[in-house]
Amino acid sequence: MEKRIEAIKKHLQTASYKLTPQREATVRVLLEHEEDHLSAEDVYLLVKEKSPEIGLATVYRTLELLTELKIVDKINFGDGVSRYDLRHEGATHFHHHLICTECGAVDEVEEYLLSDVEKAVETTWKFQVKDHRLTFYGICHRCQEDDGQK
Amino acid sequence: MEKRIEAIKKHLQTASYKLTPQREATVRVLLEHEEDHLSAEDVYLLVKEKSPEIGLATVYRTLELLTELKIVDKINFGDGVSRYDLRHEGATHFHHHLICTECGAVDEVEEYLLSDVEKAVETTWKFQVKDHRLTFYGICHRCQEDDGQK
DNA sequence: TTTCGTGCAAAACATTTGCAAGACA
DNA sequence: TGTCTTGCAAATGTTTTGCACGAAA
Repeated sequence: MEKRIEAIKKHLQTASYKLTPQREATVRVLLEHEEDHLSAEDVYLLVKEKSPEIGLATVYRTLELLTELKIVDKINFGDGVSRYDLRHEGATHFHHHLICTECGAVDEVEEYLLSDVEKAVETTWKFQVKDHRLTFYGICHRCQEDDGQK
Repeated sequence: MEKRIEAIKKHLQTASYKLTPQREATVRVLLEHEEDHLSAEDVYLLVKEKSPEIGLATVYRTLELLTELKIVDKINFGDGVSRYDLRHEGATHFHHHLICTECGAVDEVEEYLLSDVEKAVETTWKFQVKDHRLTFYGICHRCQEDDGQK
């Protein structure tokens, strides 16, 4: 964890930003909740537990900054809120999500699945792909098991 | 076009809703701008041109209704606005988007590209896929040509 | 000193809701 | 009549901004 904080600190400094205590607290919350797809409000409340003096606006500004630097990805699942996901280390592409329409669970899929599709897009539409987002909607394995028991 | 209006009318009636003049005006705007990914506000302004007495709330309510009935898809490109896309006739899956990060153009890709990926998700994660959304970010063929000329 | 970052409150936006009035079976 | 549907205005909820103060180089 400290290692990743260090890496992010360097990343910020390279872009001439400082890793202030508020920013560090925000990053720590993101690291501690990597799987959780937190909203800005969520992050704010969690940061407040350890640094009660922080303001919501600062959290927003920090998340915006981290998004700009591609340290986090800002995502949107269709409820009215933006969520923030730490980029997995070294990942060049955004990871994928499996959203269960029964229980609302959001699982992550890190595997790179789209190379063939990307090639098709590049040749057929002459579109030079830099990044992508892929989300599947359906029923997760847990709900399938639950349904079976009914 | 009248045919599609008729089909939508039947679809509404099956679910015991009426195709009121306001709803029809809204649907017509969506049909006339199928490629455009309009926001609620955009739709409102366009409907107003022909039916000035309509209210913004009605447009929102109509779009919500159409989304519920899967006549349109509510999508989100990360700016703070929801956009609404008519489902292509008979399409079982949402179509894909190519977003150009230079000029902001959003092109649509109707082809079904993901069957292999879907199979992988279903077997590996035991996730029963119902629908998906796929968006590519990159540089469109127009901007690539422009860049070449510089 | 000068720049950058912060907290707070106010503002800006998109979207939703309450409600009284209208349309229509 | 009774049920939907509408327009308006007000309310809501998220995100952004203005500004004066504080911290750090």
